[in-house]
Amino acid sequence: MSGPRGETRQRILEIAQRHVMQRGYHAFSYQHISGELGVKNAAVHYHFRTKPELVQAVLQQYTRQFRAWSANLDGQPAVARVEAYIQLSRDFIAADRVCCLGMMACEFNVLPDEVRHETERLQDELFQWVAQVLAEGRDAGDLSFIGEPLDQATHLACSLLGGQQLGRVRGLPAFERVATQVRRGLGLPD
Amino acid sequence: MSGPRGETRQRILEIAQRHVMQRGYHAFSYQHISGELGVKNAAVHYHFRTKPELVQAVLQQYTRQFRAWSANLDGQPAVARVEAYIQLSRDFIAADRVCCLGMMACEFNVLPDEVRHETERLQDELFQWVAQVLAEGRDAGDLSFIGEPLDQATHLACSLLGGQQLGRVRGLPAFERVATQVRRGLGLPD
DNA sequence: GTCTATAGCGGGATAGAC
DNA sequence: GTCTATCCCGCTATAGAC
Repeated sequence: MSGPRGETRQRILEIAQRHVMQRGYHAFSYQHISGELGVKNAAVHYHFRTKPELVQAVLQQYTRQFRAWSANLDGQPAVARVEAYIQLSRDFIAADRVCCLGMMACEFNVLPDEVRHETERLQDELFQWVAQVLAEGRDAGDLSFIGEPLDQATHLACSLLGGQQLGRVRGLPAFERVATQVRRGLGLPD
Repeated sequence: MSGPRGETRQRILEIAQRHVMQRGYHAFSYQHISGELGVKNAAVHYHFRTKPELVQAVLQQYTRQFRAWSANLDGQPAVARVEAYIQLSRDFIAADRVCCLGMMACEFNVLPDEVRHETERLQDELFQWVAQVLAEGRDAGDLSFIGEPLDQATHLACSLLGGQQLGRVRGLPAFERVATQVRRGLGLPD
């Protein structure tokens, strides 16, 4: 049953992350995880003593994934990076998920402190990245928009965040309305 | 202890609505309500037999409030109605709330059917209203934006929805970035 | 319409054997 | 590292007295 060192821990993190994105903090349980993993409750608690600790680790992993994802886009033109960012939301909707940031932001009032702090860090990092991309795109003449890059980045990120949630209620076509307007707002061709 | 007929029922609805907006479906309980109301658990169940039923009633009430709110703006110019709509998000953030639609959209996957259907209706009604306002504003020459009114309305609503949630994490100033960009996107002066 | 009392479940978490 | 067994809590919901 046991593979390489730390493998179970890793599988727990992956399952937990999916549940955080699909169900949110309060609507998933250790039972969900242990059930899928084919182990007992206590085994999960062995790897992550408490739920706040587990979700904190999920968010840290998510932040690392985001870094890897964005690093993969380094060197690509701003337009391509923006398109990739929009595509990410599409992928989440298709997988019945909401990005961790959106889910945690919504539940922010009822989250444990560790999780709140991790959420703040994630948000700052994500928004900085978007602002950076927008600034580069404008400097290169590939993107055009009104206002400061950070303002526009905040707007863009919130639109997609809201669009993902809308997409849960009314499906991908509803999200595409948002995506189209977002792209137009950056001077991208239809 | 008992006032006019239906008063307790009404107070339950108000408390429940606040908790839905502040905590979401899964993070509030009948105890929260009965505690604040100064009654016992069972008294709340007398008025609303099940939780899905209660939250469905909350959303129906919320939809009625929205209708009254928008009816109050009838006859006003589109610009004023847009500003009022933006102000609504500000008020929610200040009150530590997220609009019911945003909260339910986020939890959509883990909501009972009645609540899901009520959420869909609310969303359609809200978006139709925004689209109507934008169309009128453009026809009157007071608003300018790219694309169809419904597309732009969807974008606008999602931006504010996401902005509210961002506002929970990073406060009102962060939301104002979104509000500013939204207004610019409609051709409104800073 | 509200109470007491309680059923019954699922949740997070721990102790101690293996 | 996983198991069994268990604790204790909070939750939704109901029965029946007042």
